[in-house]
Amino acid sequence: MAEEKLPTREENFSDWYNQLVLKAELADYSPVRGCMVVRPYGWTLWENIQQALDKRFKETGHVNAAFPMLIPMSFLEKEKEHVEGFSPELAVVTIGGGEKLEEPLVVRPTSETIIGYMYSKWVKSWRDLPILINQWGNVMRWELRTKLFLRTAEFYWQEGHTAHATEAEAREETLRMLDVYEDFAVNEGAVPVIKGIKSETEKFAGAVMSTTIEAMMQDTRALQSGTSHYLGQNFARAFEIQFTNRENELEYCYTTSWGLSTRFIGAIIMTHGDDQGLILPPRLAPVQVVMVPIFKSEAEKAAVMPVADRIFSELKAAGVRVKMDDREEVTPGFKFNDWEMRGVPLRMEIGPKDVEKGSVALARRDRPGREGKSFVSQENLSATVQEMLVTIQAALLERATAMRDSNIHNPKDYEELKQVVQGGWAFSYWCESKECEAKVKEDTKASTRCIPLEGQPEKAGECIVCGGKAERKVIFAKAY
RNA sequence: CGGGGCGUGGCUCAGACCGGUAGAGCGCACGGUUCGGGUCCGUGAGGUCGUGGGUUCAAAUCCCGCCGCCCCGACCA
Repeated sequence: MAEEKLPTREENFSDWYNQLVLKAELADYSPVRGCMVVRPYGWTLWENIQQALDKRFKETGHVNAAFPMLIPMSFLEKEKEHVEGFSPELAVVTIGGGEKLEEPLVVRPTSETIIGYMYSKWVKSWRDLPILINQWGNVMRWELRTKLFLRTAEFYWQEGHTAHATEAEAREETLRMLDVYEDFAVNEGAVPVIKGIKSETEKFAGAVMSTTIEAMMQDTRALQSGTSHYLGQNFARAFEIQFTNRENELEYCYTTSWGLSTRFIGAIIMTHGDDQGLILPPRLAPVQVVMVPIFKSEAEKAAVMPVADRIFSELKAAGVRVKMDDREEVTPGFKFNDWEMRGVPLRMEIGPKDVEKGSVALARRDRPGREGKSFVSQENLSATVQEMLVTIQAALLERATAMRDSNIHNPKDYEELKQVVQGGWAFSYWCESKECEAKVKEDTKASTRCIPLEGQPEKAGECIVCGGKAERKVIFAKAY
């Protein structure tokens, strides 16, 4: 049960986040350092995320499968950049059944290698392509500094892995899935994102090109919320994924991979939450409407409950995820705070006065206090509620978008950039050299987040760091 | 792995400097009261004081070792 207040976001954003996750009962710390226990409320949220994404994956022609969690160490070593990128954070199994293993097995940090190995067995002809497989699962990366949902040693995600006959098709797939992520983030999570390309230093280990959706949290730090990689022939060569083309020539495939993890829950929390607690977008919320019946006496209870039960059934039949909080050992006021902590988008109060007047009280979570409270008729209540959920969803997106847009700046020189990234994002010309990128990082702790795919100016400019020629603009920001 | 801090009922902490055998608030259980914004009262359960050693008649308290956790710096969805 939620008790006591959170620190405000202003006071300590990080502490606000940590306590919110615990008090909203999304997750808890596990006995193993860096791992987390996802509690039922958090997992239901994840299930809703899964459904929304999975539907989109199926619509774009993908199918699900499951690959093993243990991968021979030698597989990781087949792709040079891949192993260099991941070796510091691998968990390795060296004993099985009490015997030392001949070859150590790594707990998958991601599955390009094992899937690449399997694809090499399955692909023979151009007729076998493309392969469009997704996997829902967990992976492990031995993180040094962890934070619930944002960075944990074990996390849950989906990873899509596709193989194609041509570079063009694989590149198209990479961007198609990035679009899917954007659509999901914006329309389901009400999380506005910027699609873009990662710099060489920020890209996935083993990729030719990494793309990302970047979201701005309320403290203005950036959160990489989903990634889609074009892997070229790197993994195809490492695992000999070859096919015979129409001209009877042997060719390597072009592969992609793309993933979105439980980190997205962190994005939702830090995009929408307020000082009262979590605010969930209606489309993903485990509970969309919580009903709080109000009565003093047995007589009032007898008058209120049948009406409340009837409304509950109506909403449920209409497909609304509704919860009746009929606990009698806590006061309504306590319940209000409790469900606000958990982020339920809409609260319905129903008491003796409402029964008398044929009304109910609705309180919007996104507008605290009197401002968000309204009294509506019990007539057509399902429709009223559904409309309000749509309104709340839209309002959350609008508010988050406005917040983000007002914190993206176009600094005129390097001095201003240094200022700007302390509390916002800088959208600036960059020559794409590692040196300039590193200088910004050293001076400000801000990194390049992505080169946006949209909103680029038509003509080239001068790098904000060195003044050299810059074809495109990049976002510099502090990141999670 | 470097710098700092902390380990005492489920949680937050007091007790330690000055050794004498453990307390508060919250939570939990039970009873009553209250209920349209975190009701109030009563009763009760619950602790090898992180761990191992040392000093002492006596250690939560003093000394030494170890373990664990948190925060700040180098890597990351």
